[in-house]
Amino acid sequence: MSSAENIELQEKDTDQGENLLAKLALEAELADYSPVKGCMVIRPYGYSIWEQIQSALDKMIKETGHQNAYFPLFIPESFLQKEAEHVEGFAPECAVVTYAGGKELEERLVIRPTSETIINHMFSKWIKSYRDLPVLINQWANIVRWEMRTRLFLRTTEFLWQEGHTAHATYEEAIEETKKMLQVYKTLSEEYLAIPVIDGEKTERERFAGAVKTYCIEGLMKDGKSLQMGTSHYLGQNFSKAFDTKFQDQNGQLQFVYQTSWGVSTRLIGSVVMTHHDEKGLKLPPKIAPVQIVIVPIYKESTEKDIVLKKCKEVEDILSSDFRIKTDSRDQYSPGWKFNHWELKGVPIRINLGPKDVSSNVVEIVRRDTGEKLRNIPQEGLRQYLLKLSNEIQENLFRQAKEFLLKNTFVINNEKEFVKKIESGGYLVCFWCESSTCEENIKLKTKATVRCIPFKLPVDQNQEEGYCISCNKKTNLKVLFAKAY
RNA sequence: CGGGAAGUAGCUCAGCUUGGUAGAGCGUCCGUUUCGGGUGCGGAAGGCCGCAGGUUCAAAUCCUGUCUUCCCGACCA
Repeated sequence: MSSAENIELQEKDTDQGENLLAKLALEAELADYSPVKGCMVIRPYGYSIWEQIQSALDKMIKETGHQNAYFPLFIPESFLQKEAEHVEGFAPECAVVTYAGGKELEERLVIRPTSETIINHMFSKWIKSYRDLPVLINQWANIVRWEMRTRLFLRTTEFLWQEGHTAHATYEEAIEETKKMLQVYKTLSEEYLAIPVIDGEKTERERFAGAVKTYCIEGLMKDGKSLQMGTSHYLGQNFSKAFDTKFQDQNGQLQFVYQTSWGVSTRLIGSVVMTHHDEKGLKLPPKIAPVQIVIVPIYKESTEKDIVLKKCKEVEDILSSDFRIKTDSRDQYSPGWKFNHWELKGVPIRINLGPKDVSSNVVEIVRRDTGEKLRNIPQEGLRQYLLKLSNEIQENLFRQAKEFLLKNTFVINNEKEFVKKIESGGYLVCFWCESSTCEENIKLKTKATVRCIPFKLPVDQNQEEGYCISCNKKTNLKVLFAKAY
């Protein structure tokens, strides 16, 4: 990290929103490009964010009764072809291994673009009776989708994710599971990532290939585009029929299981960057920040240095059981340089500690979210003070993002207004007649698509009935349009 | 996958039109000075000019291919 780079970032920031995610991710050392198209290396700082997200979500997944397992990377090509819509949806973006062990393979192996097929294959072996149900499984894995156009974190060729796969005896139970896990994702996003989301159902056009229903959470990024942050699919019996995943019910009848699948990916890291940043760099929510507090020692001569560093160590020791904390005692950088460095990296709280503070038993605290300097904070009770402050920062980031979401959500009643408004981004609440043709027409004109049919509208729109934004047909369906990633 | 732009020192870029010993600023290293918002000064190191071919006495420079990145489009979640 150099000053030249950083100044560069700030200059380009103003006029080049489009490129911001890549710039921030590279500058803050979250990731780097690999030699292979569309692939990225997740660097330690970025991976640590992923680990924070993982550990929070993994806990929630287990609390809702699921167990982790691991299924193989390679899937026999024939498996993909068993479910008609699934093949059609995924075939073009599959990477296939045709040659291994020095010869052409008898059966080609697909590198998983998702694991429904292989998991169903195994479920068929394991599920015999209603007593075996439900099966509630999750796996943390990498997957590969050969995308034409890639983008750091948001759409990479290979990415890390979690995919839950469950099998149930009834429709009701499977639907409940689908919705429950979507709710888990909403909680993860809002309480940990500090990103408000709209939860709802996908239209037919946007649905997962092979699903009966797809539910999603959508977040509004700072550039006004919507990002799908998680999906939860009700698969019905599509896969169980294709893979013959059957169980014997209480009455001795053979039935196909009802299934769900749900996932979030390293895309979430992208969503955090695209939601929480300013001209200085990232603003990481404390709950997922790899470093929550950084201490910057300030000193002149070596006698001062000893005293100050000793105090830093003392403060760090007091706080280390409650915070991920780090003292930046590197001698080759000035305090000013370190201030900028850690701001770029998005560390939520910084403690400046110099000789003046040592002598009067105080510290200076700087909030990353507001930039506010809190001077002369007594060392006594610092732990409590920072716990409170940390929560406040977490909440404030969410509040700001929520305000942004609401400020950029508009109720729109006619197409002319729609076309004009969508230019500047944001969500448009509109009536829609549910025809794919109208959805397509809007997309051709504006690039915007139906992000979801929200469970609950983010803004008030009390009109029960209205007219389709595209064809003017009378309808009572209200949806959320936006340009999306 | 189609159209456009780019790839030269760790970073940002100049040099290419008109072929002839590889450049700058920042960073890095050494010394010194400084340290509460990217210190100042002096010195030094650092480059298969993305990769592979071709043309030429000679290629960063011209030609062909290829890889990667960015933008626009198509595709996709």
